[in-house]
Amino acid sequence: MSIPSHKSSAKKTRSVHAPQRSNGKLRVAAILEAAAAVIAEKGYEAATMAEIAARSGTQIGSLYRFFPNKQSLGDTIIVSARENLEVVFDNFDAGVKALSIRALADNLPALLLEQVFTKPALLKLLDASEDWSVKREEFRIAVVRRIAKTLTIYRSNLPKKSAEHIALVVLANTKAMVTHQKLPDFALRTLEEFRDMTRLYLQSRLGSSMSVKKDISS
Amino acid sequence: MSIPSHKSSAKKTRSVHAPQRSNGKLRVAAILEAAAAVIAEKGYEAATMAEIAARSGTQIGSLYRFFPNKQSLGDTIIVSARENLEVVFDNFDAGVKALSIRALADNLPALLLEQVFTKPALLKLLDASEDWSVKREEFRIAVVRRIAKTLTIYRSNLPKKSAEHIALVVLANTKAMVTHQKLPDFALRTLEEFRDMTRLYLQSRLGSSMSVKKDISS
Amino acid sequence: MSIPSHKSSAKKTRSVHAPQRSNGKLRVAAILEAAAAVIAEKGYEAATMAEIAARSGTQIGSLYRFFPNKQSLGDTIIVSARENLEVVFDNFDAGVKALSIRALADNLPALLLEQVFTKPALLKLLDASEDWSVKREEFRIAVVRRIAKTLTIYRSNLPKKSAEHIALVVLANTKAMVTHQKLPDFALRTLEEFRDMTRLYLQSRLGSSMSVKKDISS
Amino acid sequence: MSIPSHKSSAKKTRSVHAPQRSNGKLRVAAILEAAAAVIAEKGYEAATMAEIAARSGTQIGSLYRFFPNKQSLGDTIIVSARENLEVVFDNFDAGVKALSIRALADNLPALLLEQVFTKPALLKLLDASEDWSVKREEFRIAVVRRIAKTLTIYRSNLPKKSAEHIALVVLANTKAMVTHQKLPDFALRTLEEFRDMTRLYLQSRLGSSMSVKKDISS
DNA sequence: AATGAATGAGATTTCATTCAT
DNA sequence: AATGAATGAAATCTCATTCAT
Repeated sequence: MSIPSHKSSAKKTRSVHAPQRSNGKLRVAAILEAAAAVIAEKGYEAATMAEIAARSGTQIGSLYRFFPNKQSLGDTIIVSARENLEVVFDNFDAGVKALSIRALADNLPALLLEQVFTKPALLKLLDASEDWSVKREEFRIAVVRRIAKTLTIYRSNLPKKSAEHIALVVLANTKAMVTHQKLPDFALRTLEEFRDMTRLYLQSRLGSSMSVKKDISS
Repeated sequence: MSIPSHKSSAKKTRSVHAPQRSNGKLRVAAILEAAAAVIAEKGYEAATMAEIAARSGTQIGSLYRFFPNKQSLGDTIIVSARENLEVVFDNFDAGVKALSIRALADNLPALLLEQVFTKPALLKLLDASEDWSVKREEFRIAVVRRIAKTLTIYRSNLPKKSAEHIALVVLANTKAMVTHQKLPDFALRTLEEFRDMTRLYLQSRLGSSMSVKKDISS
Repeated sequence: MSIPSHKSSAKKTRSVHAPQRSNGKLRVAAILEAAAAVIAEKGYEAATMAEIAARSGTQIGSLYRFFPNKQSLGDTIIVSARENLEVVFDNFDAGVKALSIRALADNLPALLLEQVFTKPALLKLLDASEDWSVKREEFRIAVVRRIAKTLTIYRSNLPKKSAEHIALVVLANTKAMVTHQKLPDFALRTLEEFRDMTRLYLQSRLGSSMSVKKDISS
Repeated sequence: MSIPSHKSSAKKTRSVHAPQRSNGKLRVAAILEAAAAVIAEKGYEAATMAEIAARSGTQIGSLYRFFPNKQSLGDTIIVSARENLEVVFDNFDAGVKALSIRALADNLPALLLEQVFTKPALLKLLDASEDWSVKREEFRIAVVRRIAKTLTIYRSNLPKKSAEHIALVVLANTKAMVTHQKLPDFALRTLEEFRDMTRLYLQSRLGSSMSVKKDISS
């Protein structure tokens, strides 16, 4: 019959479930993971709080204790990606000076691809509706600034504005890679094209005329 | 009960509206314009049929006469962009052989930017969730193929696969330009960076070693 | 595309259509036929005025000239069935006295089946929602009275009340036949069962004990 | 826009309602009762979810918690009638062999009338349009089979096909009784007529020539 | 008189959020 | 604190009916 029978005997069956950890950290993590999964699948608007609660094994009421509304879930996903960004780049900066331009061109997108844009939900969120423009912008600016900072470490004489423009382009190329990676007819060569283009671009922007030639011919 | 009694207030509210455009074409155009605007602002999911109707000065019932459901609005925007694509490119192809690589690199994105990705709604739609994957993919493939065709006209010995990969990259660069053009802190130099990168890329892909040097130094 | 193109050039294309007979009789007949068809298919509530108009080759505006609202269509179908009823039974009455009870039991339902409950729409209407109770009742009473009248002609000493009760039963049996005739697993034997039952019943109600035996043993 | 602001008036309206029946069973029962009432009054199509909700003292959202769509309400009414059918007939079968044909003819319709076709809504549903044909057919077949089973218990040598045909007729007679019971000018004699007809019919189908005579003359 | 585009009330259904228990 | 049933605003879509042309 179409009447779910999970109502009358709710209290009895509750104890069957996994004991609810009241450990906030774990619970929040589980919720965020579920939210990311659902948003990745259906997009932010179509993701429902009920499904996120269910997938994370949380009751809807508890979900709202940790996240006062739907928007805050999205916010948190974006913010935590931003925090992660700092850690990841700080680490990368340590060895960046030793890299050839070519290696930089290869490793910078790889870093973003593998350590920052891990969750497809992040991209969905960043392309979501207008209400998000603020958070989205903040995130975009943060990423651009952080890439720019790394570039300035790499070339200490690089003007700040230039660094940011270059960073913007690197970010765009990385996003293109992420997007195409998920497409049905995705071919490895697609990634290579973007990688090569990034090499060419960074060599023209960061290289002396000599180093450019060397790098290309190698 | 089956005979609605909404006659009494009909006369009053009717006359409030602007004089009816009896021409269906105009009406459809107004609706599409409003739809594009609302979708651009809020995204496809958050755009409501009621608001689209209101903004186009159309009653909700009339809106549904022209577009039987919400999807059909999005479809029409995408399809008409695709139809436009063919016209615009056929025109472009006529003079393409005479262009330098550099000019090609400049004009191809400019063409897409100014004649195909006119409506921001189009981008929103192409990034929309789930159910749109089919229409979105169709459109993406159509654009890639069309660019590839032009590239093949430009370089008749270019392998089909290569043409498509290059087209993909050109499309990605153009999208990046479109996106950044709408950002609040947009600077012209952003466009220039992408344009330059596209030049470098196309020269490396389409140019002989000699022509590359000439083009760059010019 | 999803935009019907029958708007701008409406006037030109109009003349292509069959010349609109302004002959009221024919037009009304066409409308009623279409209405009966649509109602039979989808039921009264689900039948739309637009479809009835389309199927009868009438414009919706003209439809409303002849029938001021949806209900009036249903009314007319019922009323015309009632008018037809009189004609058909007057005819039948002429020869009814000559019939054996058995023949009467066979012919009375047959008459209703073949000449009155011709249109499935009539049954749909008679079972439709509460608002119809008045018209439905009127029709039911009219049929019962008319059958009763015939029975009184057949047996002039039959009390009026008895005649009506018998008529009611005959009508019910006929309805059962009509209903089962349309069922997917319909078998001829189903009709025979109801026919036999009607014979038994009428013999018990109209026959002397002698005639009953004769009829049964024959 | 995605955060509805319907909080302000919530408190006021909530307290108007009767104390919440926390027991789901009661709530579902109330809904089904209201649904049956509304459907009985207006028919399935014309019954609105809003009215069913209002009459059962349920909010529209809660109604949809229990019944995910309108059809499921109708389904449940039909299915529960079918479940009830089995119980009622199993009980009846226990003593059926001891009955005279006459008693069987009286008790079988009475059983259906009093224990199965309790809700007028059931009949409305069974006469509803189109999409219901499946559920309706399932129910009709279930009832016919169940009556046939009882008849086979009563007369073990009765061929299966015959049992089903007889069952069909008994069902039709019962339906006629149910229908007429609700009519404004209903008279007890109407029921008697159908009961007598059913007696005659069953005697002719189940009785040996001897037993028939005995039963009739008694 | 005829046309058919326009109207808009109202139906079904969803889901973020609240709050009694 | 935790639970999850309850809430009701709001979205999509339909269709009987009207009325300008």
